[in-house]
Amino acid sequence: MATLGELERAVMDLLWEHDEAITANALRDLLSQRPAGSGRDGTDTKELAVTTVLTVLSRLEKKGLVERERNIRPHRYRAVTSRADHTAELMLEVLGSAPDREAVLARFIGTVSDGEAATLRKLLGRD
Amino acid sequence: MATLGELERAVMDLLWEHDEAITANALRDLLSQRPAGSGRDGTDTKELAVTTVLTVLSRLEKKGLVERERNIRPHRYRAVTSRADHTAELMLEVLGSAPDREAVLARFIGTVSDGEAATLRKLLGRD
DNA sequence: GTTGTATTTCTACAAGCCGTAGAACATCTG
DNA sequence: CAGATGTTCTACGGCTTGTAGAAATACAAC
Repeated sequence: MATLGELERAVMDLLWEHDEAITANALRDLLSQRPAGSGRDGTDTKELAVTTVLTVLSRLEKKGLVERERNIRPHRYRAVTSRADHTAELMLEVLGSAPDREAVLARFIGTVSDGEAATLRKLLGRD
Repeated sequence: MATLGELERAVMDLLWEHDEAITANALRDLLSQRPAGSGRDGTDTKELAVTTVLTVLSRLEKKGLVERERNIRPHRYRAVTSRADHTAELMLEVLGSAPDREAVLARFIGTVSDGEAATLRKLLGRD
């Protein structure tokens, strides 16, 4: 229940960037304005069908990542949680109930940048 | 390139528990001795075919998670990295190149247990 | 070296997920 | 009510995973 497809992720990214709930049409437009593939040049506008976007949104809704306003006519969609929350949740899910959580955390910490390590220290408080 | 299936994960778990490289047959036996489904009772021994285990091992090898000794006849398989390393890597992958890494870390830290927070402080050094 | 047996690789298929979208249905606006 | 606009149903192709039989390969003993 964790991994998203490429398009699903693209949609979530857009929703996360938008505070206000937006329509499927608006999303389709935004999607067409971004480099879909990993290609270098940015002229790569795919122009998806609106139904495609709607399908993806429905699936994301079923997954609990998106909710929509059904009262107004062109439904408006928004992300349920912030990206930071979502990502943190995913990380916890990965860390999971491993019997060696501390070992994992050790490896993890060892890879974080210095600046971030400092941030972490601050967040943890010096006890 | 990150998520494993249920059987794949079961195999990896066994390999991670074993320091020594083991054969597909041994793995099949070990697999049959564990509660496959989430069912309550433990009498749930599925008894897989060896070819099934071999297929899974090949796929895991292709994914770079497993390597095998080909010189001896019943090939022996072992995990390439420790579970802790693997998990930490996954966590980093999830954290990824988010533009809000620090925010994510903040949420993450907020959810870790007190004991683990202490461990983290220790790991980070009190600078 | 020929035969038999253990092992590995090939090939295959069903189920599920994701990208993609047309067809059909529903809902406003006049 | 008719037309336009928006939403849901249905569908399909591709890819991954669980599952395993068939075919090829390697080794042991004669």
